[in-house]
Amino acid sequence: MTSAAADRRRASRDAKRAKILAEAWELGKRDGLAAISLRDLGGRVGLRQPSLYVYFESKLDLYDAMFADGYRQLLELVGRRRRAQEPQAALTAYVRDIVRFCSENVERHQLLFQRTIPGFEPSPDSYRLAVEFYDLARAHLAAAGVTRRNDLDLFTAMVAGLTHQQVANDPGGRRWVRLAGPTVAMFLADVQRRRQVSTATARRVTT
Amino acid sequence: MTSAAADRRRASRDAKRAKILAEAWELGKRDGLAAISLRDLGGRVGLRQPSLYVYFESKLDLYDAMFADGYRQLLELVGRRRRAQEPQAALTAYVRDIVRFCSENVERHQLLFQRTIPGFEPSPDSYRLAVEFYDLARAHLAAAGVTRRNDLDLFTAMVAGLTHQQVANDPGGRRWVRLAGPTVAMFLADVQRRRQVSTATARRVTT
DNA sequence: GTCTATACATCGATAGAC
DNA sequence: GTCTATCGATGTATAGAC
Repeated sequence: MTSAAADRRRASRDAKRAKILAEAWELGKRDGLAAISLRDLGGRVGLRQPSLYVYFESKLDLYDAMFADGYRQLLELVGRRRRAQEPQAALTAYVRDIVRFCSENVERHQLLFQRTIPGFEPSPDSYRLAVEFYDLARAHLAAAGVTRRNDLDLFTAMVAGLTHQQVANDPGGRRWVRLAGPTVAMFLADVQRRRQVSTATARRVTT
Repeated sequence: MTSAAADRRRASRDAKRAKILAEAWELGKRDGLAAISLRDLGGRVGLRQPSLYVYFESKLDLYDAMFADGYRQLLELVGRRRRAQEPQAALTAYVRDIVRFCSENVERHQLLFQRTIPGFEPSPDSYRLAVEFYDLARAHLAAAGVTRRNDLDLFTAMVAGLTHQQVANDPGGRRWVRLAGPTVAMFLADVQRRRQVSTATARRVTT
């Protein structure tokens, strides 16, 4: 039932949607995400403001599409890595990629990781991409032997903190990007140390 | 020249300002900070919208007053601690206080630590309070023997990360609050370990 | 200090013509 | 799909009565 004409129509529509999203990110970087104006946005893609409603149901729907778009870019970035690395190196690269991505795309960071647009909540479809992203972290950690919930929580907090400080105090720079390696090393050493302590205790008990 | 009448007038004015600020926080918690409407706010304090301009020069000026108000509350909270503690315990209490404060006051967290209100920038006077707050962290760290910039950066990132995750994933809860102790312990152990390594190296070199 | 009234600009959103 | 026209809500600001 999908004729060639329908395919063309959909492709054209998707291309226009992509163009609108790209311009929306530009506007968000320039004026702040919450300050995006649909009239501005329309003007940038050669449309009047009401015509945008052909491509997005509402402004919140636009934010939702941007949310999904941002996570797709992030997943593409961290998924590009070779997998045949040792766990600590892979984990470090993962963290560095994220912090760098957020440093270079503060507007993406705001939408993806801060929840500051009044009324915006990602749709289930978009949220699935966010979950996929967190699952990647869990996989990296499992490969490094880290599986306890408190350790996962501590790790995600450290990644969130590095990105937050980078974005807030040195946007576009590398001041906290450079701390990815030392941070991961500190974290894995701590997990290791605690494992040895509990093993030693168990040994003492069973001996 | 400050007559008793002038004192009364100023006191009344300050009280009204405080009331407006309190209601503004309420509105921010309910609708999001950026969605505060001056007409709503006026209604909550028994005033029409234009009358608010008697107390604040503009909406951004209101945000600025909220920014200062939030930091004063935070400084009051972390300053309430007894000082005669050992450094690690003091540092842990400091971190726990901050994460808990943000967990219970997500709108304060948004204004104080995320910079997401388009066009808002704290005035020099208000910013001074933020600096005072960071200086407190520096003092706690110095007492624990931590003074290198990278270590300060790592520490602030961890505090920011714990608060961020707490606010984003368990607002009002304690899931990341409970990690304050283990986090500080991990951090100080890491600093200590690195100090020993460099000391050992220096000894090797000089021997 | 507080009010009413009003102006102006901006915004998201909708109706309906083409 | 794209447009014009329009709506209601918003923030900003001012004038002027009480």
